Amino acid sequence: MLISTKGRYALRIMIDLAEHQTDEFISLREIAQRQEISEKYLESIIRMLVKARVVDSLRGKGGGYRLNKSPDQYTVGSILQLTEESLAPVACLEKNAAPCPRSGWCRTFSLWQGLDKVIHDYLQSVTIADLMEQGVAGDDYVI
Amino acid sequence: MLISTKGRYALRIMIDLAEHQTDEFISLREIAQRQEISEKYLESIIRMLVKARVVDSLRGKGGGYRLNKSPDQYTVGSILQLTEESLAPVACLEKNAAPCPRSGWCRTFSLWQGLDKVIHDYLQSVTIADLMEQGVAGDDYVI
DNA sequence: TAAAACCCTACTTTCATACTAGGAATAACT
DNA sequence: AGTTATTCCTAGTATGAAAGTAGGGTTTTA
Repeated sequence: MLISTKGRYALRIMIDLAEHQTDEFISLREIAQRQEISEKYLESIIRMLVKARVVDSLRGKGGGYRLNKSPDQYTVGSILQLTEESLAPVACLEKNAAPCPRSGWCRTFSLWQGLDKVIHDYLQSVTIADLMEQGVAGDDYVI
Repeated sequence: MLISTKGRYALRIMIDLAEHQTDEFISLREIAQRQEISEKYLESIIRMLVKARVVDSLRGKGGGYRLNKSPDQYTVGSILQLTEESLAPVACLEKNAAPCPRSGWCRTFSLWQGLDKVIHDYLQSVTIADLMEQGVAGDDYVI
């Protein structure tokens, strides 16, 4: 499985924030209830989003989260990179991959590089704003 | 990780068979030694290839395996499909996936469908013959 | 008779995933 | 100042899949 629940939930958080955007901050409890996901689990996920400054947060009463850019400024790929350990399709393409002794005569390395590229390019081509328009009744599910 | 060792090893078997093709059958021991992979593990993998009739096998002395089509007739995708449990990037796209209660209003379903498609299209666009030309010294790793 | 594919069961080790639990710090409101 | 609602932080648990390893036995063919 290339995309874990963390990544998928992170996207749902972003979409939820985008769809319920006002001047106010939105509490995690609210998001968790709407999305029907454990608040505690979401907490660990949204923290990554805060840390990377893709959402703003405010502590204390009346606190919560909110986007700091418009939804079309966030690509899906940029969000998934924050939560996924790695989006690499094979181990040898991971960030801290041990140098493969077979590189140099490996017949499949460029295959995986190419696969990695089409995946990244696709994920970078879709924004949160694109996702907001999806999934309503009668929709044809075409991007 | 989208692609497991099973899938990667299956490709290496196919490439090995393609590169050492004669009229004779090639024994598993030979492949395992060249590829430096456990014979026992390869056995379980190549059995899937035989079962799907992408390679021919012959038992007994002088037996082994050999391709039954030319290398450009095998796409990478067709091989990986045999060994990978699933190439779906998310659980809801797997073959026997439980029907998702969120489908219908899910904002991300078409995203995953699109991702699935670019992955499959890419893997179907590369053949074993393409891989044979890769990875030699001085190569630029460009497909 | 030897070498090979074929078939089966069971076990281990390691790792990531998917959470859960409990508390500390902070900010608004009364 | 106190209460409450919230984020922030650290730690732990449970499960399952991946990646093999081990060791047999059966069948086929030169």
